[in-house]
Amino acid sequence: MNALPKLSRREREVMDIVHERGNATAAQIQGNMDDPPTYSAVRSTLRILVEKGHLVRERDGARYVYSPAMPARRARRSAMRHVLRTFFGGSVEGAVATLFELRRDGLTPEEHARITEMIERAAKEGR
Amino acid sequence: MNALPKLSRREREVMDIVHERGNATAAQIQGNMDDPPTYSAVRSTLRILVEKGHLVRERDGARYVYSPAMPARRARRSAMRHVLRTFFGGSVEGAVATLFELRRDGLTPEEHARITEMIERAAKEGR
DNA sequence: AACGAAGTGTTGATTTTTCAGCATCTCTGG
DNA sequence: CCAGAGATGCTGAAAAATCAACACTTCGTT
Repeated sequence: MNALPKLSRREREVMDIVHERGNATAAQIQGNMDDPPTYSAVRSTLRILVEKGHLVRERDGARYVYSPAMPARRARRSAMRHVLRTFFGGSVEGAVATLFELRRDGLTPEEHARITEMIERAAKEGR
Repeated sequence: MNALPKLSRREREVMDIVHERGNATAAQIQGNMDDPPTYSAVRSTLRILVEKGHLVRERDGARYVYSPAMPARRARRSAMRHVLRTFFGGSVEGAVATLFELRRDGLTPEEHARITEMIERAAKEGR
């Protein structure tokens, strides 16, 4: 069905920035890049990403604002599924453990409550 | 400190395969690639990855077995941190929610128990 | 020991990516 | 209105990645 072309290095970097921000202008993207090339080069990459169907753009006055072509929810799931497979052998438990490790300050009571509730629900559905 | 060169498309594909399997020979990697090039081309990519310091290789009889240069735990954390930032705005809660969604069969009672315990501990440490 | 299968080292051509320059267009303020 | 700051479209050169070919080595088998 949807077989979008794979991303090159710079293209992936740009996509990550746009995903993180939700949307971005060429200048903002350049500002967030690692060892950024010229403005012109950034726009060139952007144009290719639109051609390939990974980004959509919308005029905003004189300029364009770029956003992911794929809905955020779908992109999140896809990215998470990938790391789950690649780095955790599909183990949800292992993935959750690592998520907690990353938060070395621990969870706030509110987070704790909400996550606990999610777990309960997941457990119920699992039976 | 450690500034390894960024990965190209094929290089990333190979790294993902090696991470998923833990280690792999050139032939195994080729077997898991999408639209794989010749065996020769695969080995070429492998050589570059070793040069760049992303993979290490070890002789096993007549051939080499490749594994990630970075310890698995560190690689897992790094990968998870990246998706957490990029796709979840740093929200552990959001990430956990998506993990559960991916498991549409729900959790086994054992998983439920272990994850609940992790949550409790994380909450305690967070006070 | 010698043959074949499987693997390796190396090299260079092809393709893709990356990048910058320049002419043109668009908004904004005086 | 019109000047200039900020964007854009387009193009082609430079750099990197991708790939395959070929000669050589290693291992197991007979």
